Amino acid sequence: MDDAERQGDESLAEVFWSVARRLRHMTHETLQPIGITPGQSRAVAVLVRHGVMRLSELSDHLRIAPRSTTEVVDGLQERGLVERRPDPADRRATLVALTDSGQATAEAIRAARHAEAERFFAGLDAGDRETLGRILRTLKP
Amino acid sequence: MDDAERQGDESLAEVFWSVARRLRHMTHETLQPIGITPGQSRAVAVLVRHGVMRLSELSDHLRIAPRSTTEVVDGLQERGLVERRPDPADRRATLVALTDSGQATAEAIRAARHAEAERFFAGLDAGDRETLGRILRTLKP
DNA sequence: GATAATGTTGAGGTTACCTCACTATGAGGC
DNA sequence: GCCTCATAGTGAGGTAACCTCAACATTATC
Repeated sequence: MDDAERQGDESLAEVFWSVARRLRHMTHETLQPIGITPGQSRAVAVLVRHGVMRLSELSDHLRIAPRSTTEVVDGLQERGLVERRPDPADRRATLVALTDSGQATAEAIRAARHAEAERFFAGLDAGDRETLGRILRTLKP
Repeated sequence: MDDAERQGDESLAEVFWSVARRLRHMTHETLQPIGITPGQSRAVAVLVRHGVMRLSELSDHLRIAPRSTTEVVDGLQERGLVERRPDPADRRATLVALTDSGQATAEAIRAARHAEAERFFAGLDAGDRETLGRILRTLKP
């Protein structure tokens, strides 16, 4: 590989991080008015998609330590968006479930994120979005 | 926009974050043996590219608050990679310059990151890399 | 029934940022 | 020349989102 290509690789990672930074800021601002953090939002998304589950299961989906999931769930519970229930099948475990308010908030998040994605990817035509998706999926483990 | 496209947009952001996560972990591991954090590495890269500069200028390049830059520079200085000098033109200002050891470390970082990028983007052919770069640059502010 | 594994959480730590207030210095108006 | 205002860096202190490690209750295994 020559210098130009090497430079290319490095700036590929660099430009990736620029985009990530912009997307992160945008997401933060999108979620601010809803009163939820990005981490909490991710948890809500998992619960919407997969329904009631154990806290540890939620950890796996979020790919964070169980202890950290406890904190995320604490935050959501304080806001009344989820409730903890004992797991009837295993008294060590705690089930996490969206409340009605949580379901409503999930819908609000979905709409806000949709609008956000629309704004964020506005510069890309359908073909580019498709291509970006394909390439990123290749890079995903 | 219909449901399928909406889904597409959301998972575009999602898959983006999956890739970001993987790249972040990889970068962390790459820099670990060199004994430098990703933030410090970014600062070194800026100094290599643009040479001696004021701390506040470095802030601008890194897009973090001046106070945070102080911390990054502190870390680099502790490791002997940069030195602070008074700015002869303005006694309020501090210039940040790479030391010889800093230059050497910069080269080590460059090589390590190059190898990392090579591994990370290994699944992409030249055309895809090119395309990814173009699309990401479109999404960059 | 003893021992090991699992699910959750308290305690406390880390990282990478932030804001605010302070000091020293510089720059412009009078 | 002085006075006011702006700017450069940093100390103090804070936050968000993670982490590990140990404790506890409970379940599984032998």
